[in-house]
Amino acid sequence: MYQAPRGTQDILPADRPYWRYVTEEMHRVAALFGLQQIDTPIFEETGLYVRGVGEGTDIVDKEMYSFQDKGGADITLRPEWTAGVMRAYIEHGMHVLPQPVKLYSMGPIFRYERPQAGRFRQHHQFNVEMLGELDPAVDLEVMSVAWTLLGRLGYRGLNFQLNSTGCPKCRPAYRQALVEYFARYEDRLNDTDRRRLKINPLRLLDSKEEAAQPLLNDAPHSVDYLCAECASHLATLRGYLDALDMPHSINFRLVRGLDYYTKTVFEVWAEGIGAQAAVCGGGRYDRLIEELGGPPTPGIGFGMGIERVIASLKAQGVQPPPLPAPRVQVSPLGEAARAAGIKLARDLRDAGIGAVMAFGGRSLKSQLKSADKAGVRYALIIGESELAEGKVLAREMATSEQAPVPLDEIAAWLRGRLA
RNA sequence: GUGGCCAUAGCUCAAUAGGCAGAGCAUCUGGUUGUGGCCCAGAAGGUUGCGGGUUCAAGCCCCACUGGCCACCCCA
Repeated sequence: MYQAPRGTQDILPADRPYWRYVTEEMHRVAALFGLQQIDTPIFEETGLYVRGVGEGTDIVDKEMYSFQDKGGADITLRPEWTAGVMRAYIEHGMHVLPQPVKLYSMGPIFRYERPQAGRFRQHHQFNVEMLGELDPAVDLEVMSVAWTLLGRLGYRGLNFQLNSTGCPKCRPAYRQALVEYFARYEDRLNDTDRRRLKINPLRLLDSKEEAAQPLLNDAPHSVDYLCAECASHLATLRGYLDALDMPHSINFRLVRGLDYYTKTVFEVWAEGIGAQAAVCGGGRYDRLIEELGGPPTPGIGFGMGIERVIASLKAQGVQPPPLPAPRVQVSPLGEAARAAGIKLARDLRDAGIGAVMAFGGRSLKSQLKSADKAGVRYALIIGESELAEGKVLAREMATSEQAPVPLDEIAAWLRGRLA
């Protein structure tokens, strides 16, 4: 038996109402903020991600689906949206557009990881980027997209985890302070954390190692080491958040795993998806476009995991609206009636009325059962006598009332009643 | 990549101490002519995830693989 590859899943019709509900709201909210949709290829040159996401990150070092195509090109399945969108910004000269350029995307992301609740090898992300403007009001705008969206979907108790990772000017001093602090307690760290201390000391902050916990509270906070520009950027952003009553907690342990972040970083956490609680994460990346060969251009964005959003909505008991269903079932009795029924179904669809056929020459009883299960409002019965009179018997399922209606009037008759 | 738990019908789960693989739901059919929901009856549905091993005998014990869940790593 074949099974879906590890960490992938089929999105079945039963789950579709959630997907439709969530993705339609994403399009709607994007429109409210003047975001324009962009799609980039599902694979890119491997080098783009190595350069954009950064060597030494987990994504690049061990999570990319990379291969050589038949022409020998090094290709990687999209492990995140940002690098590809930046590539498109540069390639299409979007710096000549009015800034900031506000973009959103939706689609699958691939990472070779060990699956667990809320984490898959293929998942889908809603992604937002605002490029070309350093104003903290843009940070607020980006966070507001996530805020508005989650609020409209029915989330309760939303709260941002917020931090600033500084910039190339102030980060070295902070990094140095961290190293000095933890070096004093090196004998109390285990091997994993000792390795972090050498390679990426910021990582120590979200260590879950037992031994490190007592040390973390007194560790230096990045916000205390920010340069004047970064400090004022954060203060201004917080002022905006307060003014809009958007709750946020400074989480000095929030450090993101992608190299390109500067200044603002944030996450939104939600319940009901296990240990992988981040439903949305993002931040500012003011060096990235330049790093990828474009003009110096600031940017900020976030990714939101659609599977996690849905899992969390389910946990909160949010019910999506039902999908549009067919309104009538055509139920022919006998071979002659069947030909008329097929034609009737076609005419109804041409008139914009959703119609399903009862197949297989089943008994009327069986056909009404299936009409009941399909949830149609009317069963349109065509038997010998109806056929002879050029009529159809329209049975309203909910009331069991039925009336003969001339075939050439049925579309109009239904349209009046289904409105 | 590391560790723990797990895998029986489409779904949720049973199966004594190793001794003939079952139920509910869902599906299909019927309960007298062309009338659904409730009820009743019946049918269909399984190489017990896959492959080996132990045994007279394996769903049950052992090994490997695949997949799932949980935690780590990390992230959405």
